Amino acid sequence: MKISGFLLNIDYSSEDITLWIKTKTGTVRITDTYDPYFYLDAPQNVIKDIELFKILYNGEPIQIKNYEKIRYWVKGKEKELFKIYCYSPSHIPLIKKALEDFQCYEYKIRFIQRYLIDKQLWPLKSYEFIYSNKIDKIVPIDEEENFNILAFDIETYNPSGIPNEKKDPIIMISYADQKEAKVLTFKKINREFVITYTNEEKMLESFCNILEEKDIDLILGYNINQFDLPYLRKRARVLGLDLTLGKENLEILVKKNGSNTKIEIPGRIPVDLYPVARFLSNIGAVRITRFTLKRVYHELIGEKSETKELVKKEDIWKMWNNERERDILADYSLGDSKAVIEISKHLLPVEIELAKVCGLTLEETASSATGRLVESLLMRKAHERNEIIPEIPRHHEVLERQRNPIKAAYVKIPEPGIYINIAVFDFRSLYPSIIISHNIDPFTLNCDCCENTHVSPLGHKFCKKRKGIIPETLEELITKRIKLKKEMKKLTKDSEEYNKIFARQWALKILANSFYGQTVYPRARWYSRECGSSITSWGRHYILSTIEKAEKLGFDVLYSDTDSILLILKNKTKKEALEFMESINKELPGNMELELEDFYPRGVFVSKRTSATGAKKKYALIDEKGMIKIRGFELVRRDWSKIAKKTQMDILKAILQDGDKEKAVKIVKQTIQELKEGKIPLEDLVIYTQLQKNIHSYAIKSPEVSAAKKAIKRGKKIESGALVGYIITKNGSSISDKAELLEFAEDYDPEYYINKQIMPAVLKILKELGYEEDELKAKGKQIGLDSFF
DNA sequence: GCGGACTGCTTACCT
DNA sequence: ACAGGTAAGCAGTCCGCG
Repeated sequence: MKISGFLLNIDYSSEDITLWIKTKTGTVRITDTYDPYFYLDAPQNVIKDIELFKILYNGEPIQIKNYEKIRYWVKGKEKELFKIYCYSPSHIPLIKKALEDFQCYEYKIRFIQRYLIDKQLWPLKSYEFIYSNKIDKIVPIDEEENFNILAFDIETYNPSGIPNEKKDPIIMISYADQKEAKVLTFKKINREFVITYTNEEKMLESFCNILEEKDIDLILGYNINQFDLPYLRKRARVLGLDLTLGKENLEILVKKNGSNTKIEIPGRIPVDLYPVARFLSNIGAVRITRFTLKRVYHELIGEKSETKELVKKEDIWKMWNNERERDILADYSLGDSKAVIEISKHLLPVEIELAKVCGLTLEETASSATGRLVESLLMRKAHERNEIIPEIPRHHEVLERQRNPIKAAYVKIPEPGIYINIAVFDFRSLYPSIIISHNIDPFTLNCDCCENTHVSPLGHKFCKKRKGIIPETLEELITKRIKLKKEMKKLTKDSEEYNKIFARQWALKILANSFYGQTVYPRARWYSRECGSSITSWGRHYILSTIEKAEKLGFDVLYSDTDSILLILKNKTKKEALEFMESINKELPGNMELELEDFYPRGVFVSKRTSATGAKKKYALIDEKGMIKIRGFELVRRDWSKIAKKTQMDILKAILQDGDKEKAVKIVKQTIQELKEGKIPLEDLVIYTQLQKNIHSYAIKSPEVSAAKKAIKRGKKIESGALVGYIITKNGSSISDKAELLEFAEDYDPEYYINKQIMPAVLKILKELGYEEDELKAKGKQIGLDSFF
């Protein structure tokens, strides 16, 4: 038989591999079998014994199925190895253990990944599959993937705060796709988009049927891996229902491993946009500061979502019991599903392209960090190059690596002050270009084939003859990206084709920037202290020699961080600055390049609070179009109150845009006055801090921990990872004593907000304008610095 | 007994 | 569960001061 389509998802049970292939006419399931194997480095004469040996496991004899001799690359050297085939993946660790006198390789690779790598089968890419009772042939074809997507959201009855599946029903399920949006429920609701069923069971069954009728491929939601899907599963079990969210009436599987939940929906892919938003924000693909669905929607789409602030989570159960409010609850639920569809338009394309470049399924990609993505790509590449895939380090090895961190980038201390005429240059993709230019790879290190090698500033030597897997793969990604960027220029902005290619080049960029991480991440297969430290040492070398040359030419180098250099032009022209850049580029090796980032007419660098030196990683620049670029200041941090951040922003604008320091002082005076008069709403005074640990494992007392503990006593549930928003109230002695969550705060302490929020945020900038702290104090009484204003 | 200096714990930012 | 460099807040402790 023959079908063409793309691999949507793959799962494996006992011995069979199940492939879900999406074709033009629907999703088809094909099963395949496959012999697992590993590599053995052993002398010729042992193999006869191994061929015959049997080990007993639970009384069952286990033996190898077959073997062959192959030539393979092991740590940069070509060797003869045995490829040992087994009957079942579960036999591999047993046989490996019996062979512990010899070196084995690739014995701990997940079966599905092994299968996909060996078949050179890439999820989301199209193939023609020729198959009978197993797959006989896979031929790549040129077709684009496409998905039927649906977003959903559930509401639960919650009279005791957190819903409990044993007694609290799911009261609504909303969904939205490209065509329609509906709410399923089982009480009367006066909205045209609502479908009312006789009971909860019927509602759940109907939801499963809707997925099947619409032939959904991607099930989208927000925090569905942690809440909606597990709750649906648990609730169905309580009701004695099969929750057939999968294709062919197959049930959803919820697996707990450790603190993480793994969800499988046969034939479909659940995509939780919450971890996706966090991931893409972390690596700078989008900028999001807080991760509630509402905030993400607002920050990505730029307008308020349709969901109004009409529903408080803890009131959902009351609204369900009130006929008029139930209508509003339905609006709210529908709004959430629609919002998920909208944010998916921003987040999903990059994830899809990432999956296609790194060779993982979309499901895995959407729940993986960059480490896994690069690892997957390198594993595929290693197989293509007949090169051994390094092992995952064991626990003690990870600890050993962690104990011994690698020296990283250089940061120059800036002289605090307000500057004019600034030029900023940076090295384009510094670490990737160093890796490629110097062929840095664990297995090109200390080769025995070259005399003339790349020698790092630390003295490590890298081969000049055989290209390493890391530089080779990286170079391919970068070449592809350059090609795409050229194509992009020919297309009209925001056209469908343009957006697709834009997402593709972003995916390539994300991946390219993660290769350095693979050499220094203690859990990485391709970890190498020598490589990682060589990359950073070359980085320091290039930036420091650039600084030196700039100074020799008479530029003032104000600041530098890792790959950037900031010059004060003084009496020099822009042209001279560009000539300096050219002269640097002439001497750089390989594909390394220093680029102009921009010219800035004005900028502020501040001093550290604890010393007179300049603060690194904190500055503000204004470009020629009047756009302000801010790094590190309180106003970009979420753990400062809105009032402090807004005041800091306003005075920066007054100084950088208007050049008016009187105005800046006026703004501060005004804000302090309003704080004193109690005019500032509590919402503007909230300080958000994430609790990275469980509340009981803190060694210290701090405002966020103390506020959270008090809230827990009042019955609130706060888990590890929660973002708590607190207010410093008038009630208590220490700051921690005064801290209360926003919902429990009744007043605020103006002294705190003036002296500990506004003053530190603005003073460090105003100091650069001549407003000295000592000078302020000399003015007199010990009322605090605010008395000056 | 009080305030400044300093340390340890912790979070969030920059590249 | 990406690394390392960095700033900075709060709580607690040490130290000097008469």
